[in-house]
Amino acid sequence: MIRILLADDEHLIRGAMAALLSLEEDLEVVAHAATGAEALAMARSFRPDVAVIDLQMPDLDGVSVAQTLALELPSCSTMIVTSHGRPGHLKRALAAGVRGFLPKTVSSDVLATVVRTVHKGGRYVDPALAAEAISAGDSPLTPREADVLELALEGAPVDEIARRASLSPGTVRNYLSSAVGKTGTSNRHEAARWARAKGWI
Amino acid sequence: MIRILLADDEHLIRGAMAALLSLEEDLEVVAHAATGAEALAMARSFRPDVAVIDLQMPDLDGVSVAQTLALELPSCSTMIVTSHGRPGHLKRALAAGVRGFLPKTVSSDVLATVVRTVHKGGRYVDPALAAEAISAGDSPLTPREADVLELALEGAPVDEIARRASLSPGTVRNYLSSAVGKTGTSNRHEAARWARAKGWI
DNA sequence: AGAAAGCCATGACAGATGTCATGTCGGCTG
DNA sequence: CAGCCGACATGACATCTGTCATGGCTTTCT
Repeated sequence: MIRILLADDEHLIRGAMAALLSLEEDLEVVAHAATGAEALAMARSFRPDVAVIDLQMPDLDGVSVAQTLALELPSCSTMIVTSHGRPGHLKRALAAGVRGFLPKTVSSDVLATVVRTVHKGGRYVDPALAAEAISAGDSPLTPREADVLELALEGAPVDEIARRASLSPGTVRNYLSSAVGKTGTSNRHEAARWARAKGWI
Repeated sequence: MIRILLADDEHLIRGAMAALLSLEEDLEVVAHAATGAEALAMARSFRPDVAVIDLQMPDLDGVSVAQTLALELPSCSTMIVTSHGRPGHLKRALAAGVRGFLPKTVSSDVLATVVRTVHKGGRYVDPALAAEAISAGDSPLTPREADVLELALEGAPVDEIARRASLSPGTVRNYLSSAVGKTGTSNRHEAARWARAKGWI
């Protein structure tokens, strides 16, 4: 019997996935969590065999949870399930020791299969996502450029970005300009949207 | 036996919700759809009692589907399930004849209950969402302002917005300016984000 | 040690943007 | 009918942005 921890902030989805997994003879959902912190707490007390974690959650994101889990509970294999599969996320997830990475668009029996695969020590990454990640390559952005772009994402004016990043406005404009150049976009907002689509910020 | 049509672009979620609903004695999922168009086609051939539809789908959104369904298949009650419950969406949905509106954060047994409620001719709107919708009030944006803001959402420069909206650049700037004023934000990008958060564009 | 690359900053300039005053036109309403 | 409002437009102005040149400072690799 494979013991599973389910973490997803959407209660309905979590319940539905639990129902789905429970239909399988050899799978058992032993713990639920609605946030990253809760997932960690649950994992510590229930010590599941496999953790199925949603990428986007209110507090910690799935990758951070996976990272901690890999250190604290090496016996537990982690897999990520997400609605928005971006190349950058996949890379970060694999670097964090995640064994499975699935978009929520996969058919429902794949989930059970992958749970078994990662439990046996295998890995599984959605082929479409893997292809995307490979073709997307690495982020061309320097860390600072990424920081600044992230702040620009909310539409803040340069001065505010400068304050929040503790930089001078001129420097911020330089970073934005260089990010715009690297992304081949025509203004910072497009650049920011582009970077988010790739999962780089 | 209540016959249900399930529409959600995320295969996994759809399967999971189907598993969940099938646990109930009196519910039966008779059709699946991954897109809005598919949902309509399925509804026409299977004539379900209740349609459970995700708000965001690749082609038509849930509200459009509900609208068509209400005209073509009055015997079928429609309910919307969504990850991002914005006040504006709720209003549009109710105007389209939707009988139930739930965020995916509700607990899983609520879903079955609401399916039964709308099937009996009742209505159910998530209380938290309803409160938000009431407090948010109506959109202060004129139709044109909303159009222009929608185009601004992608970070396009004024000239492009003007071309796409068949307006003069000056007029576009006026609309954006007035939208910024109405929303109490400090630039068009914040205004656009704000309008989207409210579900007004 | 020297080169390369990232990080931070300044200043200048053109072009884009936000704001305001002002005006036309058509539809709705009292 | 007169008045109001929304849609559309123009021109002018101040400010914000994007770009470029330039320079200093630190870290890393060779």
